[in-house]
Amino acid sequence: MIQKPRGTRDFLPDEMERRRHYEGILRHIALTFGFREISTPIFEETELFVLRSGPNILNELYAFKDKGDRDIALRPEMTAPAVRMFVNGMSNEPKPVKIFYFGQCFRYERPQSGRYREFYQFGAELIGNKNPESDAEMIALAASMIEALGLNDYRIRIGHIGVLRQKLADSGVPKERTAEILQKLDKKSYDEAELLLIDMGVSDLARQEIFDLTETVGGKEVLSEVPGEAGEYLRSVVEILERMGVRDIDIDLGVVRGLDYYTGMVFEAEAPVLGAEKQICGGGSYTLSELFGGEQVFSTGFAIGFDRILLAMEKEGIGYELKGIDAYVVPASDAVRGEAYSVVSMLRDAGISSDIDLMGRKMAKAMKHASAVRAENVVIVGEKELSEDSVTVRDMSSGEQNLVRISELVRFLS
RNA sequence: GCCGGGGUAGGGUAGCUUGGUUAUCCUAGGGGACUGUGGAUCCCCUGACUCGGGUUCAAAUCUCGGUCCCGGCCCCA
Repeated sequence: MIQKPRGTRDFLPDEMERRRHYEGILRHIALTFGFREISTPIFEETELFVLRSGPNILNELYAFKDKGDRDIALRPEMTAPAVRMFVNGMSNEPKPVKIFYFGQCFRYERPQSGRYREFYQFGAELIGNKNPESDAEMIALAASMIEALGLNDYRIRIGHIGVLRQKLADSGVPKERTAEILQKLDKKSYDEAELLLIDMGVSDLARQEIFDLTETVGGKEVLSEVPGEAGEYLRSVVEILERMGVRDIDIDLGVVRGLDYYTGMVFEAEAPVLGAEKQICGGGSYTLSELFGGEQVFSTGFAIGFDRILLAMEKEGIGYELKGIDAYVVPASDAVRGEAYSVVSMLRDAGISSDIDLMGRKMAKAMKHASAVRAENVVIVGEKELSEDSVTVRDMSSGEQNLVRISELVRFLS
């Protein structure tokens, strides 16, 4: 027996139906925000991802040489492909460019709860603008999506990477070593960060101020403690969000994204029910296009971990009711099978999802099967009814039956 | 990559400690009881010991290794 590769999943019809349903909700919300869907290749030149995330990600990429000796990698995320696409073919579109995507990504990691080697991301990018308005728009989109899915317990935290970067620079941390420090702070490894800072000759006072900054957490009121333009900026973001009806946003300057290209506001959402892998959304403002050969363009984007958010919903007990087909056509005897095929064909032509017994079952078994496939109605085609150009329609939830003229059947079932 | 727990029909399970006849039960699937009416009942059928090596007269059971799953660490763009 061949097994599926480690860290991958098959989605059986019931699960797939549920996933499509929620996918549809996310698409719908993005469209209502004026975003348009894109699709990019599942694989890209490996270089694209190395440029974005640094050489270390090679360890976690599905990367290989193709038959033309090209270095290729399965995409581990979709921001870089989206920005590449923007640089290649969308740079003259009206600004801001608002795009979203949904698709699978691949990372060679050890699978665990909420982490797979093939997983699905839903993301959006707003390209070509940098101000609180754009950042608020993206946070509002993310919040609306999570809300629309029905997840109850989640938190959105907003930070600002510029504050820390500025503070580190002012404290004498060399520019090329800020990433190193930020990574430690991101991981909350304060002891290690402290050692590094001491090593760089950062004073006791400055170190304390740095740690105080990362621990600036709370509501809008804590923004008064945030120095410089960043505090003002975040205040604007929060005020716009309030106008957009997005509340319950936490300020947390400890939200640090490890990568260099984030320039200002950063945000994350997490669902506590998930345990170790609880982050369901992450994003911020960035510039990437210049890395891919374009001009520098400011953008804000985020990605939602689709699998994780579905897992969180499941853990919250949010059920999804499976749909069935509209009608199941049952011939009452073999003599009228031909007429039954005509009836099912008529229903299908009219867009009514319908099925018919293909196994030569007797009526009772066919009824049972109709029930098993969650048919809403059974259309019984029998000699008695046909003599009146009619069929019997049985409502499977109520058991109620009606004699319906074949010419009226489509209307009756619509 | 590291630590720990697991793997018995499609799904859920009993058996494993203490090796021994035809591997238990529920459910699902197919057929029948039931010749024009589902979700009830009864009967029949299909279907499993994760893979490989070792110990043994004999392995689902003991043992070693692989593999996959689960929880956590590392990582997390």
